[in-house]
Amino acid sequence: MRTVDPEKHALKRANIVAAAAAEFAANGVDGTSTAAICRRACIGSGTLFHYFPTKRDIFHAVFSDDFERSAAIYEEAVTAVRAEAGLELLVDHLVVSLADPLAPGLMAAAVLQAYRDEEFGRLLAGDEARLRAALTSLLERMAADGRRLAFGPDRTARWIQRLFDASFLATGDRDYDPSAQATELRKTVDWLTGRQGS
Amino acid sequence: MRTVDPEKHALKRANIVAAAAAEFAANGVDGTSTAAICRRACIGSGTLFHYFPTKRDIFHAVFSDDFERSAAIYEEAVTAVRAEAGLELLVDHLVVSLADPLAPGLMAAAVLQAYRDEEFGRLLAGDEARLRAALTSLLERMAADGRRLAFGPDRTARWIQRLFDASFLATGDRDYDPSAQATELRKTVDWLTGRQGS
DNA sequence: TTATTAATGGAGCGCATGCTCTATTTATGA
DNA sequence: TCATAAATAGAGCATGCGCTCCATTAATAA
Repeated sequence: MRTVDPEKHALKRANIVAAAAAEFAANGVDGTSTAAICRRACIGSGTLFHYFPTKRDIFHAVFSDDFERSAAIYEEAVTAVRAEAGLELLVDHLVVSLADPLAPGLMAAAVLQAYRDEEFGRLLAGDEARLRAALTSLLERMAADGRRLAFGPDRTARWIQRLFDASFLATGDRDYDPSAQATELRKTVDWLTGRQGS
Repeated sequence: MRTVDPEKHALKRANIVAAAAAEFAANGVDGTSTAAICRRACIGSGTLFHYFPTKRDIFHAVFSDDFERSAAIYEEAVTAVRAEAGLELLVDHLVVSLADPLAPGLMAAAVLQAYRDEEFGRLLAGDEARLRAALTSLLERMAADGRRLAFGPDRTARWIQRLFDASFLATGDRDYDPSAQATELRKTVDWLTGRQGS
C-alpha cells in the first residue's frame, strides 16, 4: 500500500496554481493553453490533469485559494474592538494586495469569466459580498459613533470596493506610482468615511 | 466597371463591428470565434474577411471607432469658455457611456488584449492620454481660478478616470443602480475638484 | 523485499479554430 | 444590354486545443 502525503500534494498543487495564475493574468482563460501551464510549472499534461479535472477548475482554484485567505481577514476586521481599527485592517489588506503584479490581468480575466461561468460568478460574488458586509458593518458602527459618511453605509462600502477595483486596474499602467496611489487612496477613503482633516 | 459605394460599405462594416462588439464583450477576444461573429451579423465567413483581414483587426475597429468619437468630445471640452462647463461635458459623456451594457465586458477584454497586443496597447493608451490631457488642462484652469483640488491637477485627473473605470466594471453587477451611481459619481468628482457644498 | 498505488510524462484523439479559396450573385459604368 | 468587379456564401485546410490513455517510475505499508 501507498498513501497520499497531503503536504506534498498541497505543495505541488500550489505550484500549479501559481503557474496557472501567471498565465491566466497574461492571457485570460481562453488565451491560456493547458500546455502553457504545464510548460511554466515544468510538468507534463498527465500530471496537470492528475491534480485538476479541467482547465476551468484550475482557474477556480486560483481565486478560491485567495478568497479563503481574504475571508479570514474580513472576519478578523469585523470583530475588532474599535471600528476604525477594523476598517484600517481591511484597507491595509487591500493596499497590500495592490502590490501583486498579476492583479489587473486576473481581475480582467475574472470579469469575463463571470459572464460565462455561473459557478465562478457565484464564487466572485461571494467574496465581494463578504467584503462589502464587513465594510458595511464597520461603517455602521462608525456612523453610530458620529462619523458623517459621504453616503449611506452600504453605498459607501460599495465605493470603497470600487476605488480598489479601479486601483487594481491602474497597477497595470506604465507610470504607476504605488506610494502616491496608496496615499491618495487612503485620503479618498478618509473623505468617504467622513474622517476629520481630509 | 463597378465602383465601391462608400456609404453602403461603411454601413455593412458598422453592422459587423456591432455584432463583434457584443461577442467580444460576452466572451473576450480568444473566447469569440469568427463563426460566432458571422452568425450574429448574419453573414458568411467570406464576407467577414472581405471587410477585415483578421479577427484582431475587428477588435481594434470596435475600439478605434469609439475613440474617434470620444476624441472629438475631448477637443470640444478643452475649448470650452468656462473650465467648469468643459469638465461637465466630459463627465456627462462618461456618464452616458456608462449606460452601454457592453462596457464592462469590453473593458475587461481590452485590459487583457493590451498585455499581448502592442498595437492595441498603444490605441488604448492613446485614448486614456487624450482624456487625461483634457481633464488636466481643465483642472489647471479651475485651480488657477481658485478651486482647491484634492490632489495636483494631473493626479486628480487620473482619479477621475479611475472612478469611471471602476464604475464601468460595476455596471456588470446584478444590483447595479444607474441613477444612484451617477449621483454619487458626480458628488465624488465634486469633492475631487474642490467644489463647494460637497 | 515485495505488493500496491500514487505520481508522472507524453503520444495522440477528436474537435473547433482562424482563415483561404472558389464559385456564384449582384450592382454599376459605358 | 453587356462587361466588369464588388459582394457574398460556404466548403475545406492546416493548426492548435483540451483532455485521455497508457506505460513507467517512485514511494510507502506490510
